[in-house]
Amino acid sequence: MATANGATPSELYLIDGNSLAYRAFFALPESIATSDGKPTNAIFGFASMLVKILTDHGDVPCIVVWDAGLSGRKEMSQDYKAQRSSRPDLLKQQWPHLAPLVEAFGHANISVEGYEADDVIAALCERAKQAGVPVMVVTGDRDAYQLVDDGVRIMSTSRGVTDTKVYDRQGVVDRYGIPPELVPDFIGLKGDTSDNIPGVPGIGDKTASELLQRFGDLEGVLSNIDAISGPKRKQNLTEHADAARLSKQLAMVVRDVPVDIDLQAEMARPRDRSRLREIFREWELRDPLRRLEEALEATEGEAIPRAASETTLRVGVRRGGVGELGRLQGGSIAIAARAPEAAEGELLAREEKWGFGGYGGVGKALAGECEHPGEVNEAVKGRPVIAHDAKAIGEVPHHLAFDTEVAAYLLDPARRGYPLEELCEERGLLAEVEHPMAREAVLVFELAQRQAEQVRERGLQELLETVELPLVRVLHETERAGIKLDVAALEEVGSRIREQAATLEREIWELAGTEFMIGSPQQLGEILFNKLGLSRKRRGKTGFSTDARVLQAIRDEHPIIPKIESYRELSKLAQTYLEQLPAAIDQRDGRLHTTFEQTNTATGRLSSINPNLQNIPVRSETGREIRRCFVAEPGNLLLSVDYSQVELRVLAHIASEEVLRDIFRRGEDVHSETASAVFGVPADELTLSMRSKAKMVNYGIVYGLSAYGLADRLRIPQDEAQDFIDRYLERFPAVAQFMVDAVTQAQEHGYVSTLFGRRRQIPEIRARNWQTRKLGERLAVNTVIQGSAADIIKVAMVRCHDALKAAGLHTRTILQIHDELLFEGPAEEVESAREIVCREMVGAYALEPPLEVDAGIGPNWLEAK
DNA sequence: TAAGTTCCGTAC
DNA sequence: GACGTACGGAACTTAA
Repeated sequence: MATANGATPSELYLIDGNSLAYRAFFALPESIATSDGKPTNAIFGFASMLVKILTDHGDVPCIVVWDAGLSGRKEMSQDYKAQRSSRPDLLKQQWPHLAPLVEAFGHANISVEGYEADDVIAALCERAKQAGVPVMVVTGDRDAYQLVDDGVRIMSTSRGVTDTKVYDRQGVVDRYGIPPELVPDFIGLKGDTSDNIPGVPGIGDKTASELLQRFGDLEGVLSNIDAISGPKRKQNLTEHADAARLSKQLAMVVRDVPVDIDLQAEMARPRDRSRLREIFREWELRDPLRRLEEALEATEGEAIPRAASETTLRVGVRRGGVGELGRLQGGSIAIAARAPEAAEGELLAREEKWGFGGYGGVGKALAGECEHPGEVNEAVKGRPVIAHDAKAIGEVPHHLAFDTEVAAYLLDPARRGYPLEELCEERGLLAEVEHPMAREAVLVFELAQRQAEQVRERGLQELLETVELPLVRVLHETERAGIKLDVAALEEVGSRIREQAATLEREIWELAGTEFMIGSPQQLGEILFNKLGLSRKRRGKTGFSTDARVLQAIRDEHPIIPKIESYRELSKLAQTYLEQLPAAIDQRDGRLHTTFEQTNTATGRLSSINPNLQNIPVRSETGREIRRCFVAEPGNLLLSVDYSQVELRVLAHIASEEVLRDIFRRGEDVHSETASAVFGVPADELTLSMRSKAKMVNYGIVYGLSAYGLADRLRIPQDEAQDFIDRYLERFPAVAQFMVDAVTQAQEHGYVSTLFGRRRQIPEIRARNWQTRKLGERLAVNTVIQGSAADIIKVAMVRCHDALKAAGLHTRTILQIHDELLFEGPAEEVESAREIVCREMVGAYALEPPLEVDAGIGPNWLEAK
């Protein structure tokens, strides 16, 4: 794993093995067992915890410490841990398997003869402190809280096993009202049932903490019994004073344990991934195994190494009106705004106000409330603004200078999400700011400073400032514009389709001789392959596949198949589009408003949700009926402009493949020319099938071709597919070189870059698993091409937006579908708009071969295309 | 019951 | 397992 800088050691995890094993055993039901009945609840819980550490904290060094005696405590008390001496049989059976598990993880197993784990951990904490290594102690035992110190934190299992809380010094004080040093005194008073430490009857958490705060420590309490209220409590304290002292002794860790280990060596043990998988499989830990695999993937090539140290931001807060935002000290202002909570149902509670926070990096932060987010932007007009997900605030600031969500995306686009808290936590950023919105503004400000540096280091600044940030506003306006749906027309299509589907359903049931859910792959598979005995093609995890390609292959075997194919298509369209789209219409303007996700795809593309308007059908005849229902308002027209073969042009450009470039320059049909080149046939002798095969090869190249995948799609033997690929690469040798280069870059740097410098980390390329590595190679190739094409259209979107505005036109962008932009505007200006848009899209980047676009105009999306 | 997984299909 | 990027519906499975 990469580390921030070699000098700062990462946190050392010290795990109390006994505590964790017991905790797991008792917290989890005995029903957790292998299929042949061996109990695994302790193993399950133990493994889950180790996986959780890997998932949440990455590849940190761990040492698991085990009891090997009682550190002389039995001499003090016969009862101490008495209940634990008889380890339950079911736990005993699992015990021997824990240490090997730890070992496979690459963690050390440590014990010191005669001593309890707690004490060994205390000694190791001392050692780590001296070495300047921060420590996280993982345990369920409460007496370990006394170990907390600067540089030592406790991860405490609470309800379950993997349900944990982390305590630092302040955390202990907050939780128990006493500092870590007083934990033994605290337990002395209160007792600890799990270790059979008696304490003083009638004294629990509350009283113990209160007394210690008043009198300093246990002796202070015992010598001031007279000053304590309540006769019963006085009596108990007097009678159990010695028990309390003994309890304190029992609870106090022994810090001078002779620990003779090489800490550095124990921290750097190798993980045995295959052994690990073997163990997880042996004990049938299915779910933990899945999480393990995910964690193992994620720990390789991590983009932002976790911070080794923490920074606590303490900033004062001033309450004030929104107008004061603009007068905050500093240059840029970080803002945060929260919409009023939606009340029951859909209507917003009208009396609720928006909360806002602001911070300029110096002085106090500002917090207050306002009626509308627009007021926040108005107040900071003229100042550079920093926000986290500015598009979601409601209005985009006039001068958006930085967006921490977008920046985080550029730094690591392959992540699942970018919650502010998580991003800050990774960098060790904590904030003690009393108002939640002010706190958010402070975090945003400080996070932005740190991200900005990395953005510059990685050469992402221009991409951020000239593409992604201007795009925020464009997307916001595009979303707000929305698109009109002809509901009446859609209803008509819908009722026709539903009717057809119902008829097909009856016929299918008739042919099958039984009624079943055609939409269920399981039930359908049962009918087709068992009842009707049709050919089984591919099989998946749960059964034989019934997907469209399988059905097509067995189409002639039974008259039921074509009907199922039609039914599938119709029901898909009905439920995904015909039912969902009308329901998504905004009642205020009668239009569909999608949300474009700008930080969601690993390659740099946008995605579209609620509803997804980037997968509206177009290929099938019925699908086109649906597309026809996307219309322009009366008096307006739709303008659709899409890039022609943008990805293959990008390939030709990046690979400097002259043969391919030439095909485009000459304006030839790229698939036909490819077919001609690969099959060695003159253009006039080409068959349609040859062209379509070449087309698949072309797409295959873009997607990171493999012989297997191509064979699958072309339905030819794998060696024939390999022949195709070989011939293709012979004819386009620069493409072959490009693929090698992309893979090499990924291997050497851990990431690939697009035309505009966008980066994607590819940890898969360094995986031990061959298949994963191969996937990494395909990702490397595909990301460069798909990502560069995404860069280009993003630039085009900003240019079109600006140019249309500059020309004073009313035509607006209403959709982006990866290589297509859809606009709507007054019919009388559509020709000017087309000219502008075509010019701006072609001019977005000086590609060689040049970019080309196709434009269409019409009253609906189908006719505009 | 709720949440997660799998299968499938739509787009580029 | 099996050529990339997405979103989402339905059926089905699992669950500390």
